[in-house]
Amino acid sequence: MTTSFDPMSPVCCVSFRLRRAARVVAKTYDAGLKPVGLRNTQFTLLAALVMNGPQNIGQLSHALVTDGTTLTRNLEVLSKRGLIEDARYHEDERVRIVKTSPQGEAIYRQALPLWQTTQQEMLDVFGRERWADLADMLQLVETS
Amino acid sequence: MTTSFDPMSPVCCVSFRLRRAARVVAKTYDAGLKPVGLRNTQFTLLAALVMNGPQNIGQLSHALVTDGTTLTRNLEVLSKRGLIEDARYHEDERVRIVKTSPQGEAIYRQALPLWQTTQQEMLDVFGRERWADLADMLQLVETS
DNA sequence: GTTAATTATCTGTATATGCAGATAATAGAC
DNA sequence: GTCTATTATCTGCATATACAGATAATTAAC
Repeated sequence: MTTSFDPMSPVCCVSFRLRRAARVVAKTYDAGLKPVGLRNTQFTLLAALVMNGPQNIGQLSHALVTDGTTLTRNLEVLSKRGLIEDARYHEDERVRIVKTSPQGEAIYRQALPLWQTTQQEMLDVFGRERWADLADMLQLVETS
Repeated sequence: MTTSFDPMSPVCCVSFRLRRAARVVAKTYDAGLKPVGLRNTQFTLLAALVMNGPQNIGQLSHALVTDGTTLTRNLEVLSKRGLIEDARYHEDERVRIVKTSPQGEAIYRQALPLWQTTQQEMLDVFGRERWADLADMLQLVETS
């Protein structure tokens, strides 16, 4: 039996396939980050703050393409663990600026090589060339 | 400034990119399915039951590559809405078999054209050829 | 300068997701 | 036949996700 590719079958739903791949791959990264107790989502958020400096919710939301309300709660998780903190300033009282704490930066330094190992392995197996192609297509599909 | 593609930067985390794309695309499908009040995840689950018939959690888990505990709760949502029901049988008392209810099939029939419209549009914009390629790569990355 | 429109964030609510560990039922070892 | 190992599912817990609507602060309109 040859299972032909029928793009109009729900099995080929673009959303389903993307979510499924994301689920599977996320577990690999979560496993790699386990020693520092970070999930891939948390690592991403921390990395965004470390690499781009203190930011407000809107900037993070734009950078990570994540709903602001989601960020409020995801940041709360990191905040409770003391990895980030507020950096208030007094130009616009509505704006909340968050930044990594010293502990947050320390954890990030520990997490980075763990993440690198997983990313490296992933790219080695999957292929760097292919990843460049896949990344391009993911970018494209986001705008379709 | 040319932003060169650095695959070892956290911005290029395979997990992050997949989740981001999945988030964005999911919203498109959710919008398309809004008239019947189904989310893309729920549509996928319902479709799996309609197309493959009554199944137990383990079979669904394998087919959708989703943790069994996740399915228990996702099925609960559909069950509360009366779209699926249990189809107990008495060979192995541990096994729970679920199937679509008449209402579930009715909703599915209403949802299918809505999903098809979104899928069609997605493929038209993104390109059918490219989707075949992307689907292949997503499959591959799941096994990397 | 007060009122209205806009903007940034948060809260309430609901779903999606999976790990650890519990429970119950079946199969295997002897 | 009993005891043990395995298997299928569920519960407790925690996080990820976003829509609708609330709140508070700023800006625009007049």
